[in-house]
Amino acid sequence: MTWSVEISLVGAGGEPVDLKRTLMSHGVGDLPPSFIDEERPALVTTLELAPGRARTVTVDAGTRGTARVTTTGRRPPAADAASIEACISHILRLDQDLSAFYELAATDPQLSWVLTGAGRMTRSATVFEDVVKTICTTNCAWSATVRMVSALVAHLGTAAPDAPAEGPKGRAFPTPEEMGSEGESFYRDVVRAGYRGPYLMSLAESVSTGAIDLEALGRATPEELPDDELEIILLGLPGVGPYAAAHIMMMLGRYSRLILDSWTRPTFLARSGMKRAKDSTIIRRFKSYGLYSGLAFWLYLTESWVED
DNA sequence: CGTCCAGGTCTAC
DNA sequence: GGTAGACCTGGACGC
Repeated sequence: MTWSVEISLVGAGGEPVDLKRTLMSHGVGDLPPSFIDEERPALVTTLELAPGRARTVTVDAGTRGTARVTTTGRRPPAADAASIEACISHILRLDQDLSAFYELAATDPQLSWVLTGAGRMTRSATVFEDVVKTICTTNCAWSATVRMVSALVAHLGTAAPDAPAEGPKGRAFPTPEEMGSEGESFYRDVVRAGYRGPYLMSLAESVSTGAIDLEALGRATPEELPDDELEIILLGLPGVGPYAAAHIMMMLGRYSRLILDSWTRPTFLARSGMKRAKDSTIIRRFKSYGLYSGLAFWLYLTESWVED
């Protein structure tokens, strides 16, 4: 028994949305509790709709330019169905208007390809989840990131009715309260987060007690909270430096910063054919994109992730 | 087996 | 304000 709903794949400015490009917009979209099937393409994720009540949903291509959201098992109550639809729209970032960015990209031969619907970066259900995941990408191989996030979800996440007994599948991302109630040994011995353990603990505690309101950062408009001020707040979070702040800002739809790290720097050189380039040189190349500089940079690097 | 380092950050100069 | 060194982990290397 399944229930499904179709969501129109149109951006807030009426621009097209390429579902495959969106699902494969960046690697963090494929960390538990989300799983990407590139071939189909499809996204499977588990959402906590209310405290203690989770549901696993699949998102794939629907009819006539829509995304189909499907969940198996008992038909969700109306409130849950609405919540599922809202969560997926949020994750796919359908509320964002990218038309201004597309106008800029249209004049750039190396980026004009994005106009068919690329550039929508998926985000997690909450800002907290994006921050935790980003901290787990710092100073380690991708395999370690997967291991740490998987452990958090597997051990703390609320299970959907169809969840396997073990592992990260079928479980929602843990809440700040769930993560905040764990101690040092959990982060050291179970998550094996190393020196990141205290960062994650401290972050979860601050968010669960209300000392920090990360979700408000996600809601704030650029007028209310300019990128410069947002960056300062993010840099104040434990374990968040320049790379992590830029990454989190991309997840928040703030594209003024370039993600400069050990993957993007060499990838830029390979793509541009340059032998070497200082960060300032790379920043200058994308300066004309203004508040969309970071998005332009990211798309320049990831064009080959999806074959047309 | 030791060294290096991966989608860096923090602290101490 | 800029820069060295330390830092958990674990997989990839060189010896």
